[in-house]
Amino acid sequence: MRRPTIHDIARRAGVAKSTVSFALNGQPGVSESTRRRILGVADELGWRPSSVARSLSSAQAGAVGLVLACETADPALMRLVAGFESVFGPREVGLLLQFAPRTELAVYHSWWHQRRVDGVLVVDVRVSDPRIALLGELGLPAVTLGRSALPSVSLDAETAMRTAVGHLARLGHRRIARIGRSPELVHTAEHTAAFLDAARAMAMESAVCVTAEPDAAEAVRRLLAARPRPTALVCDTDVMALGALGVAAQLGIRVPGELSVLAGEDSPLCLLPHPALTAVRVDLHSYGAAAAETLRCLLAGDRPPDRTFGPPCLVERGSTGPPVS
Amino acid sequence: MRRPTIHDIARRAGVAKSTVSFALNGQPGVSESTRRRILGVADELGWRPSSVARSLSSAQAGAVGLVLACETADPALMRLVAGFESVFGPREVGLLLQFAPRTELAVYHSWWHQRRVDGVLVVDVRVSDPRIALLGELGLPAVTLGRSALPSVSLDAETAMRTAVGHLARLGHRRIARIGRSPELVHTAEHTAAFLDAARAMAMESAVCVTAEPDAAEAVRRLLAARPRPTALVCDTDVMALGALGVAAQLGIRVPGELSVLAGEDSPLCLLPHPALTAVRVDLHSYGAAAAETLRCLLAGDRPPDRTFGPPCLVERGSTGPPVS
DNA sequence: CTGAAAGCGCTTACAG
DNA sequence: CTGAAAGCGCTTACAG
Repeated sequence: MRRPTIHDIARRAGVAKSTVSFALNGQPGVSESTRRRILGVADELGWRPSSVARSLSSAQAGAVGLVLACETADPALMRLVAGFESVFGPREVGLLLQFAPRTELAVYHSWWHQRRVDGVLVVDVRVSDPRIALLGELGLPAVTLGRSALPSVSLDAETAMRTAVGHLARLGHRRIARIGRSPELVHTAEHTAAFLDAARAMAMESAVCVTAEPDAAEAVRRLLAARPRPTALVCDTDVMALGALGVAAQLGIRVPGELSVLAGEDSPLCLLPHPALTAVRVDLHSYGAAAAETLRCLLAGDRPPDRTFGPPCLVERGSTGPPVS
Repeated sequence: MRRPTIHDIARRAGVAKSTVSFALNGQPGVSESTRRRILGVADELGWRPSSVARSLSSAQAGAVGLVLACETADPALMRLVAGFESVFGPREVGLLLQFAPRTELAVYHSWWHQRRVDGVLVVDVRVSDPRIALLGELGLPAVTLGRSALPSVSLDAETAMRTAVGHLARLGHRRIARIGRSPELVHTAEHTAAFLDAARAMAMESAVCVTAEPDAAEAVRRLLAARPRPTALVCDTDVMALGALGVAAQLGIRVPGELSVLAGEDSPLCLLPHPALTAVRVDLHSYGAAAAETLRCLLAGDRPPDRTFGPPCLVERGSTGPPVS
């Protein structure tokens, strides 16, 4: 099959290539009748623009990129990516994915030089993140998921943690803990602060935060070895919550009687265990879509305002309940 | 920052653009000394080829594509994708991802017309799969994960099921069951047949197969309501195994005493529950890499032989044990 | 071994 | 409203 070009259309319609281009792109300066004729021929020939030719002359890649740290086996990412795609896919903007072994900066450089993407989405923003500065220098449009110096969309940590801690307080918990991802992440920093604030506001007796890295199960085990031990555990991700359930089972600690467990995303994983996981729901698909939408604005030339996505809401299931003593 | 082009290099090195192009691409017909001089200038200027310009003249997109069904929230996919990327990323071949709402065919058409990708990887091959025929017609190079009329890399269902059933037989199980994905998938069909073969070979008293769709938990519940009920359950995916554990807990069925559960991929999820999941390990990252490698051959002009990936191996943990009666 | 030229399929000023 | 022409940054025959 040979792919038709605007040259074929022009010849067939008896006009110049430029006229075809104008007509196809909805530019003014073509009479309604010729436009219609051209569109008809294009349709008849099954013409579709060559993305590379268009990119070369318009200096637009027609694609956006996402660089992932190699280790990221996080199932949550898939839903985020699906969210990005729900915005760009229908617009025929390609989504380029690259896993980078501690060389994310090199990928951005490479993409910029190769003119591969028009912009990028940045996940897992760190408190001190060299990617932010580089993207600024390169002038590569970017939107970060999590607050940064670049345009961003972030989660409402305050509401999320107030919701979680409030739920536990109402159930009667007084000693609570939270397990989060790396403390270097902006996400973790914000949620930890919000968790401690909420715990203070609700006069918790104790509220401690630990990191799940490098070993979440070990962290939970340490947490549950404390005396008196916390009666509730707020988990950053659903996978961590699943792991906490496993550790509790291993130690013979009953959920929710002796330990309440709260999950952090509410993916389908929450429904798998028994008891099913209560979660503070963050719709990662929509969150991804919101970020993609922001990048789209940026690429269109607007300076989009920083947005807060949310608010999260509580989905009550079996893994939380009043503490029994 | 302005990006340097071969024109800049040519001027600076005092040669023609074509000479620069030849030198940069390692083509013969350039003296060693000029080549070195040109490479030096290119380096000095920080030149990188424009992927779109190169694509336009070479008629190569420099990218491969993957279309995913919209519903695919399967965490396993992320590792497969990482495997693809481990082959293409280092070669600066982009990986284009698109989620399609029951219109995967349209995406292939669109990509072909737009010359967006040089080839595609196809996952979740169905027994009767219209994508295979379309890709053939378009002449879009493709490799399928799972046997098809196109070049493919597939899993060793026989060994996997012999390993799983053999393990259970050795433990003393006589009534076993298997839960798999949609029966329309080649993967499911092959594994179901292999499971039944292995069960016959090991003289199992009963061996039944059910589908996890649309509701895996419900399917497991039905399976466990049978009298006499199976004493072991072989699960296609880790998520299903996690779900099976949850259902068992809900019904008060002890694992592994009253029910052994085998997982199907051995992702990190297997380590979360207690007891941890015994699994027939399939390294999805390597599987993805093998498929990507095959596509690379295909794009290089070879006709790669169909490959079987594997063999899978057993990773024994706590979720399987002798049946107690 | 090297250079001038055409071409990939579009877009976009610039003249008519 | 329409057309002829240059240009995007490369590759690749084709002459010297």
